[in-house]
Amino acid sequence: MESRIDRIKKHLHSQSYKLTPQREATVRVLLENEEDHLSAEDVYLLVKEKSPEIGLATVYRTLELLAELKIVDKINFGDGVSRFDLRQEGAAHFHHHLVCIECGAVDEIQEDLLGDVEKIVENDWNFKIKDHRLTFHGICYRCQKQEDKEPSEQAVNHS
Amino acid sequence: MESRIDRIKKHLHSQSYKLTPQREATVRVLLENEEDHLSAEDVYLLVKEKSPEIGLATVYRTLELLAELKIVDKINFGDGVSRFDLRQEGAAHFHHHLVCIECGAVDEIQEDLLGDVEKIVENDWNFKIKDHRLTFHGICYRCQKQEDKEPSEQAVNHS
DNA sequence: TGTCAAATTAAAATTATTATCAACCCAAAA
DNA sequence: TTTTGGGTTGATAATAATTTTAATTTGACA
Repeated sequence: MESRIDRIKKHLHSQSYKLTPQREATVRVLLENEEDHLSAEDVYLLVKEKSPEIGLATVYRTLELLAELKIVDKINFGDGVSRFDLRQEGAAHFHHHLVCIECGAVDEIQEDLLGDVEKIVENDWNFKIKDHRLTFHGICYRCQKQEDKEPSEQAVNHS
Repeated sequence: MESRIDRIKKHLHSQSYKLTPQREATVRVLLENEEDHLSAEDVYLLVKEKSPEIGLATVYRTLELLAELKIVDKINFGDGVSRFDLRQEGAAHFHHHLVCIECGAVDEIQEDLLGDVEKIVENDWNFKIKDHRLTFHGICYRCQKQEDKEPSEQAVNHS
């Protein structure tokens, strides 16, 4: 954990940015919530618990900076807010997402499923791929389980 | 062309919505610009040319309605505006996009490249896929051609 | 023709994000 | 030590996209 902070610190220094207390607090929140896909607002509220004097603008600036340095990924699921993910260290590729249209949960897929697809695109469309975003919208395993229990609202009402 | 409008009209009626003149004008703009990925603002300006009395809010509402009925797709490339695409009729799946990071152009891929990937996701993650979004970010063939011409800013200066 | 729900408009409100700017911190120079 | 200057910060204003509101209009049908 500390070592990751250290590496991020070096990464910042290499571009002559500093790891200020505010930036460190922000990074720590991201580290502690690596599973989630936090919005800027979410991050702000969590940082505020530890460092109540921090400003919203600073969180936005920090997230923007971290995204520029490729320390975090800025993602958009079309729900009106940008979300931020710590990059897996050494991950060459963006991970994929499963967005549940029932409950809104967002799960991640780390595997790179697009190797073959990318080859096709680069060859057939003559497009030099730098990054990709793949998101599936559907029903997650949790909601599917629930649907088994209560097959439909109408059927519940049996005496 | 007219037949597509007719089918959309029926589609609306089937959900007891009407194809009002404003809605029709909006759909026509989308039909006439099927290649592009227009933002709500773009659509508004184009509709206004033909029907100057239309309101921006109406265009938003119409696009929202069309998206709900799956007549158009609402996409977000992370540039701060939602974009709207007529659905290819009968297309089971959302098409894919190539976003050029040099010039910003957005090209489409109609082929469904994800058949195999979807099978893997449905089986391994137990996720019932309803839709998907796949976007590649990279350099389009046009910008690659240009890079050949001027290989780099430094190398130009040979005497 | 009169009625009533649906649809429309302009304006106001909301939401997420960015810009502005004075104050601050800290290290290097004088 | 004092000064200087660049980067950073926090409060707040500004902006941009979108949504909601409230009043008005439209149009299908009794």
